[in-house]
Amino acid sequence: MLWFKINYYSGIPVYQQIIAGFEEAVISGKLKADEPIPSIRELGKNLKVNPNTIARAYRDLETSGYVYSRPGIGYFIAAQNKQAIEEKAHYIIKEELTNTILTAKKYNLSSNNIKNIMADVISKVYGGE
Amino acid sequence: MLWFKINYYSGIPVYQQIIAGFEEAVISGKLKADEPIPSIRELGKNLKVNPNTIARAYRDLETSGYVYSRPGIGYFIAAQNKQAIEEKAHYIIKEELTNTILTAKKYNLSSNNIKNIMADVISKVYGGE
Amino acid sequence: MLWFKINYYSGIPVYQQIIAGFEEAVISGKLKADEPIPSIRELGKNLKVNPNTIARAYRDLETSGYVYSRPGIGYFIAAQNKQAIEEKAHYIIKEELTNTILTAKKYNLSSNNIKNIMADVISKVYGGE
Amino acid sequence: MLWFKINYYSGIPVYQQIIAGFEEAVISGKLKADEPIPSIRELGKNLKVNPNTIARAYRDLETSGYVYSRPGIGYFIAAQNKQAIEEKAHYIIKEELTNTILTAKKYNLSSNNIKNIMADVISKVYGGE
DNA sequence: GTGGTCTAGACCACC
DNA sequence: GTGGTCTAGACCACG
Repeated sequence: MLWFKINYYSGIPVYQQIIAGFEEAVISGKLKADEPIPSIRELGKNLKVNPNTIARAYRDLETSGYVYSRPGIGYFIAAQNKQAIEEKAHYIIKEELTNTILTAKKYNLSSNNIKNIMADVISKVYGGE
Repeated sequence: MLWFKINYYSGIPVYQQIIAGFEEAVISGKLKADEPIPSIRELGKNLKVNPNTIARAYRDLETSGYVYSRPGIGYFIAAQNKQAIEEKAHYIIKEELTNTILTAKKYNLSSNNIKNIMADVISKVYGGE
Repeated sequence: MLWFKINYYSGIPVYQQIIAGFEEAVISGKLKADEPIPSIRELGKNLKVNPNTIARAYRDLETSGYVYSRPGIGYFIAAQNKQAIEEKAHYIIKEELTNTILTAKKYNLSSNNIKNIMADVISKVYGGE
Repeated sequence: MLWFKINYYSGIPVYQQIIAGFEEAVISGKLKADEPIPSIRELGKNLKVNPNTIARAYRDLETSGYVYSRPGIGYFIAAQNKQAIEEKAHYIIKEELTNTILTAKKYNLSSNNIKNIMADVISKVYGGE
């Protein structure tokens, strides 16, 4: 079934959450090139989301090169340049980290304090690997 | 004068930028307890923003406990519980970091890779301090 | 239809009356979790009140956790923690009663006198239940 | 010194708090007929309140018959009808109690529940008398 | 002067 | 259609 969920309370627009779900699946390799993705109506029913919203997400995913459409058939995962993907992942994470560190600084946390939290988090997430 | 500016093109609502400006000033200690802040009309004129917008920002700051109002007199900085702020900050940062690291893992980034990005970001944000 | 009315001459701000109306409905269980409430424009038309005023009431209800919004869809009743509400109610009432009894004592009312007033009031408010 | 304090955070207008302070003192008998009360300027300095605010409070107290003024000399406590005072105290307490019980009912507290809280509060306030 | 409420009407993003 | 932001301008109570 689906590997992502919609959080209706987060304030993040639904179509963006859908986009993020597919981007992540493509970047992580969970979805491979030319693999079909759910039809607009099917996904809409599944996520309890208006089909218009799914359509918009798919359109955006198409223009950013993550999927392609075969009219009358459906949407499929587009082939990805491996290096480009890695760079993209690197970029996204760096952006998110920068934002977090900026908030931390705003809250007067010392860099050492942050490093400690970071080590803690990494060991939990990557623990025993 | 004012220590923050409004970016009218960032897409971030003006009232939120004002809130962020005061939050930071209170947390970092730039503004001290019981210190008066600019009147609604004055700040509105200063930032070229409608007084209603300033009023909303001040109201929100009041409900989150950063300022208090004395009708007919003005708004003032509320006393802060230092320890509570620190704990809250620690918690928020840990939450955000956890989310980022989880996405990083989904993107197949190694923990060493993340650590390098992190060191890079911290040195940029806290550089030369 | 609506279970509360606005008194435009009471001196109590309209948005607070709206808030009180929904708070009561949520706490008493008249409105259940995830149930939609009237749209801002609709309620505004219904109560002959400016949509901005309704919006403010809904926003306040959101920050205090009684409702949540799904932009583009509408506002919905938020799930409530029953026990937390009960404890909060107990605490609030006890506070208010303590204040009143303290003033009564200042006014040299005897405890028996207060008990009589109390019995009178309760029978009026809870009369026949 | 003064038997009441101004709470600047309560949202209750300062002049009303001053009025309440004097009303209470008169009703409880703390201040006797023809006793002088502080001058406007003196009380203003003492409470760190604008003299205009004190003046307004005194004016209101005068029209409601709690004090009288001797121009050029000052304000004095007016003689009170004992029975009228008792009735007034009774009335005020009944009003406050009614409000509290109404809130309690709004919060779905049973009348027995309220009675228990009440007994608790009374025993604490009037305990051992 | 100050804050607080309310109206009227505009524009935008989202569904 | 929905909510969300913002402006302009009015009126009131408080100090």
